[in-house]
Amino acid sequence: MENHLVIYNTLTREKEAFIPLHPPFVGLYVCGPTVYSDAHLGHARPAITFDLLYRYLTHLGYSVRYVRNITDVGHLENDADEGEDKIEKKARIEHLEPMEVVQKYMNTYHRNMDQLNVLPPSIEPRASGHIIEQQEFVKRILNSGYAYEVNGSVYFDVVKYSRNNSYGKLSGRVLEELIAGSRDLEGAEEKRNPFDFALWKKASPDHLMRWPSPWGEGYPGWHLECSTMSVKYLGEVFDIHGGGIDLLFPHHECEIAQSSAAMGKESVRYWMHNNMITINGQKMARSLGNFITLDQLFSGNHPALEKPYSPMTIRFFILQAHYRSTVDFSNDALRAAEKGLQRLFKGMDTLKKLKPSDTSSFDTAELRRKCYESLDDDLNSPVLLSYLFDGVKHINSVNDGSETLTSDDIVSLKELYDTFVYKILGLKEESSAAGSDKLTRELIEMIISLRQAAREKKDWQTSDKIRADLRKAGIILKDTNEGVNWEFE
RNA sequence: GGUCGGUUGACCGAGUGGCUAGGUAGCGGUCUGCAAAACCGUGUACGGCGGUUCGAAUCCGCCACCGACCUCCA
Repeated sequence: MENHLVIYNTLTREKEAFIPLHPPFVGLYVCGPTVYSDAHLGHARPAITFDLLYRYLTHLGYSVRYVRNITDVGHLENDADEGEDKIEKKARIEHLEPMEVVQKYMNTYHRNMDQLNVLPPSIEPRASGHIIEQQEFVKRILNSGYAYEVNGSVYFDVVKYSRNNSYGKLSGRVLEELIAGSRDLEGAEEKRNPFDFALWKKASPDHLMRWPSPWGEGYPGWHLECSTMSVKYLGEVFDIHGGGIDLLFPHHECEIAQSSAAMGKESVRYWMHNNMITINGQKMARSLGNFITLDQLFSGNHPALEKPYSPMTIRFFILQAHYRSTVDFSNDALRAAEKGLQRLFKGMDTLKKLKPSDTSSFDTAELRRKCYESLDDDLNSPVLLSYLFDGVKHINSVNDGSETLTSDDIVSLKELYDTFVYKILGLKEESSAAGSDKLTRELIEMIISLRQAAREKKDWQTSDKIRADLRKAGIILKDTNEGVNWEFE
């Protein structure tokens, strides 16, 4: 199987030709969410970025096994390996079982991803479901001599590891500098070094999530789940590991260390990192308190939002920027995305109605070539969209009679847009009337038909009053050649 | 403080050593009973100062500003 895909590998800091280890199979692992609160705009970025990759690789003919985990244990609140488990903390606040918290926010995440038309992964493993495997992984690291046990906890020995390995190779850190720049951590005396990290943590008496282990009752360290589950489902060496750039250090650095220590080799061949979404130039994050949840975005129910934005608007907005760039949130940008997406869909609508000619005045094969070229270049979706918009301009010109297309080219163009817009970019048309109930729709249709009767009698006064009154009720009418369109404001 | 990245027209956002994306908004037009929508046309912008070059916004140096990571975060 052949491809011309080039992807930017964070490990080498270069664009590299993508050559799968075992074609036609591709193994893809992406860090999923820690499910302790509602999914926000930031979660949409990696989900959509790697959904695009998953869809494109599949389109190219690969059988992709896409693994995206759910972190439901072991992700701590505070200082390195100190502080409360995020999920346990939330459980205490909401008076729920930790697994109720997990279930609740996992459900929300799944619903939001579905709204964004993000395909579900092939496997969605949970950390709590792989405790045994994680313990086995810890044993392997202990056997290799790169971990030590203290008081029922097991830590990874970063200093020892870095003697024979390059800790920091992914993130560009130098251990000596990290140590020099670090402060002493209170309560972390168990560690030989502040940069050692927990593989297994002893559970304090009041800790809720706990499992028996050779080292006593405890729970796994956060970094461990990804190393363990990726290897379990994708093999000791696999093709692509993705995630947010904020996970580069320490999370992914620790993953490399764990896998190298346990298996004597690295698991990941291509590391890919999506950049952040910013709001007013600053990262959007739960911890900064400036985040907007996806439900808020879809409903418009947030002080920073001037209106609701549909899931496809969000998806388009994210795809309009390259995944390695930051993208700044604003109402203006969202509104522009909303309009742009409409233009794209209108163009595809027009395409369906084009009248064929004997000749074509522009080269559809060239457009197709450019579309592939853009995605092959490290998933450059903004450039792909620019070509698709160029195509829309041609389509509209054909519709106006200033350009022509043969029937073969029209068929080919339809196929091209279906493939790239629906299948690869994962965009779909949303009807603004879809959210309304049947009764409302029927009542509006009835009012419109009364207005049409008035219009036929050229009773513009009645006609305009109906239009104006509906406008006040938040319903917008548009008279077109094909009849009346309506939508909610 | 260390490491890395960025600074593009009104806004968002690509990209390239010379052929100077795309979207949105604005302006002009077409269409329409009016309105809206739609469509067409229209904008030589790349932080500052030097340097390399026939030519730089694109390469190099310095400066300024912004951000990310260095503690949890997608």
